[in-house]
Amino acid sequence: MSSMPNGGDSRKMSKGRRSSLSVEEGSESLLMKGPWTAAEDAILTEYVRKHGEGNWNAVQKHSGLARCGKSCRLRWANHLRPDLRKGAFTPEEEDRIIDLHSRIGNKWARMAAELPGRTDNEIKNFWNTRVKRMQRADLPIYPPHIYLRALSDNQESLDVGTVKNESGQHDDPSQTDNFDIPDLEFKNYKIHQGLSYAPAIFDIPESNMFEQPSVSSRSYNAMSPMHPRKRFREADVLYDSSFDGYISSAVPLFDQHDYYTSEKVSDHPRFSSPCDLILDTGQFHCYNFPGSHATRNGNTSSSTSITGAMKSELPSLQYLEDQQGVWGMPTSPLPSLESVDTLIQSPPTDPARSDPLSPRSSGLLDAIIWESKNLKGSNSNSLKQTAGNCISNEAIKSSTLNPRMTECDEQWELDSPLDHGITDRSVPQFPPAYCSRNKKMLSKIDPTRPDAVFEFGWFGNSTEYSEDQTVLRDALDALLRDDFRG
DNA sequence: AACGACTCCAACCGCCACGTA
DNA sequence: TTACGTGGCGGTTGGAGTCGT
Repeated sequence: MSSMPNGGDSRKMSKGRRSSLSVEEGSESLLMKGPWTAAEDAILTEYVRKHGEGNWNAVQKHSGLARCGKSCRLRWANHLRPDLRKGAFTPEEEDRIIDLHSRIGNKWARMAAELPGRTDNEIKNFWNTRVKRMQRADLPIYPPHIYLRALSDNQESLDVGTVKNESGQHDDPSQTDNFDIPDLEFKNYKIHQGLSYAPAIFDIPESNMFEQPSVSSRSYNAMSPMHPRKRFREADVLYDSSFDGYISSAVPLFDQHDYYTSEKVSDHPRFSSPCDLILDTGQFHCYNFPGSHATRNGNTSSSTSITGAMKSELPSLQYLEDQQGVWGMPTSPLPSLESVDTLIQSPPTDPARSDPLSPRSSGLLDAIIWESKNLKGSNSNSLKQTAGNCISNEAIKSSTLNPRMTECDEQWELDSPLDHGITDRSVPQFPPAYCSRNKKMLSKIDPTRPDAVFEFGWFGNSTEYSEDQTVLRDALDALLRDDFRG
């Protein structure tokens, strides 16, 4: 494993978490805590051999092992299971983890199911280590081809989603169990696919929405070492098994494995600051982390504000409760934290803006409209038209998205200096109400996610989306080509 | 050699979903 | 319907090893 060039494996075999065992009062007897001993392992192994997995609380009773059921299960699952693969992750496994994380986020168990012999804990540790390392190096968490893929996926989802919507049928009626999508919502979805947040909507994989189990369930059946009783939480749907296909095609001349090691990345003279590559385009704010001084003064040494963002580590296709509607619809364009700070420091005076965070008052529309204006520098008339269209549409109203533009917001928009021209478009601006209502949410979103650019809602309104996305795609492609072929 | 920063990862914790009485 | 037990999951902690100064 690139993150453990040497020494790591030999070390982990002998040490425990605690230097000494602790004892805790249990309900019936003393329960041990801390590292497991070989004797305990033997007892547990023998117990499972005789009785099988499950009923972990009975282990203590029947075997005399002074461990709680949870601890037994964990020990078995992470260390004693015979089908475990020990040792470092292979480059292929690392690729897989990165790809999976870009798609499903911190679903470690799900990832483990895709990586036979690997445990969620291993994967989690690998990822956390990787994130730390990349943060420290001021590098993006995901390699460029992941961003490109996210871009590509969004475009494909948009196209496919349109076709599917028009058909209005699920491929397989039996697959609607988990995602029973009402026709009404379906229509709303179609109606608004052309709005500025369409990319974010389509960020939800169509396979997730319409043919969710068809691929993933087969995949799990075939590959998953997961215990039969192991269940996935709802909406934890792995929607795409196309990993093998895209990775080699997105950035064909880029050594993806090399990228994953910070050492090698650091050695790459032209990839030392991915942020810089894109920052100047005004389209893609930055790979950099919020709060990093790099975005402010070019000093890449600090990333003191990363923690909050990275803790969220939201999956690209899963959204905070307060930013999603009934479909898990992402409703949150993401401004840079700097811009949020700016706005927070100038809180709106309208009491209505102090609404608590709510899916029904996300203020997304405000942001979308504002953002659209910001991006295109369009005049206020077109914006007001967009706002009017959105607000008047019953479909929007009927969805939980239901963005509300307060009178104050509208006024603010009309009065906004942006109406008089924007000179610094590297810092997205958002309406006060949006920022006020979504302060918490904004602080949680992880802009380092490859498709955060879509959650941002970088693209303008319906007619602008395709054009802007093409521009961004071309720009990214050109930049990457220059950088990694050059 | 001493020290601190960093890395790795086993284990714990709290929350949640599900099954069942 | 409710309460409870169980197991699964993701986040976090902190000990031990490694590395650099």
